[in-house]
Amino acid sequence: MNKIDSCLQKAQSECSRTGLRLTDKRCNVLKILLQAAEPLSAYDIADQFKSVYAESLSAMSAYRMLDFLMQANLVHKLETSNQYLACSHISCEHEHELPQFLICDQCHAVKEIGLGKQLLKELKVSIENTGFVLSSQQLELHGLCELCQGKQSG
Amino acid sequence: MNKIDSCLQKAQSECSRTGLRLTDKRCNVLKILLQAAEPLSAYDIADQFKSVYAESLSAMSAYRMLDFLMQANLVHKLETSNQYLACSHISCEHEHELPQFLICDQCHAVKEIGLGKQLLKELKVSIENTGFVLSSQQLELHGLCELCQGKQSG
DNA sequence: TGATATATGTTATGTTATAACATGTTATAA
DNA sequence: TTATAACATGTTATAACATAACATATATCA
Repeated sequence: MNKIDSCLQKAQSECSRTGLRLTDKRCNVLKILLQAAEPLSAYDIADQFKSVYAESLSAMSAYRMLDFLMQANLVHKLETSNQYLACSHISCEHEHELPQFLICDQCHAVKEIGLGKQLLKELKVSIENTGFVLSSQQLELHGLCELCQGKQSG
Repeated sequence: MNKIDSCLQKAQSECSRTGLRLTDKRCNVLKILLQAAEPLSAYDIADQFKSVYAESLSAMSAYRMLDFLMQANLVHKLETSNQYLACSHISCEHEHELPQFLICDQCHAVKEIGLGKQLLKELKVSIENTGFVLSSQQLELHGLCELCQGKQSG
């Protein structure tokens, strides 16, 4: 089974387990994100949905489906670019940690990474020393990916 | 001299030194941000400008002035909330480092902090090990400030 | 089956941001 | 001094992102 199908299957079983309804439309939205090379906006998703499935989907509905998929931890939103992408750890067995993203400002590729636990812990401690309590430590870091660095210097 | 005036003076002198034109309108936009308790959207700024200075300012102009102020390192944009705030280190003498923000999701207060150099260095190294080069490490971290934690538990 | 909850459709509108072109202002140098 | 170039601001339109409110359809379960 390919990667996308195994993600969809895992998503389906996780949703069943937790009592969430991964309907056909929601599943197709997830599929679009799994197949996408780049993060997509809600309007992009609605457009792709229409062309791929020959079925209408309003942007309003796309937002609702994205909300659902985010609640189910299947999709993340990039707050710095107002775009959405499938979690890259859907088919992993391990517990999901808080996500960190490296976003290439040239080719718009996004890499979901896992910083070391030690580093995240230090970060958290350092912040909590100021009296602040983090609700999320999703980090979005912008720069250039390896490929685009090569292109620039070339 | 109060804090705001000293910031404005410093801003003016820095701009002169670097050949940037801090016009009256730009300066008044900065003043609005310095006086604001919270970060403001571009449209908020245009509205406040009109009511405070009894002079029109279109949102378009507000965006342009914000762009200028950001280039001059006087203002930061919070990408996670599409809002703008004055740099809290305008009147400092030391070199400005890349900013990190703690954003309270309840009262919307924002604290511009400086994480330890060591920690930032580790973060940078950790990221560069993946082949990625950071263009900015402005961090925006959401959670609850000390005050709002108290309110919630109370 | 009927009641309820959930999901989706639909329309309208609010919010954030940029494009394109006109006009005003400042700096420079012929 | 005035032509001109560069920069700043005004103005209108429109694009892009997001939510409100209410209607209809579908699923779940007593």
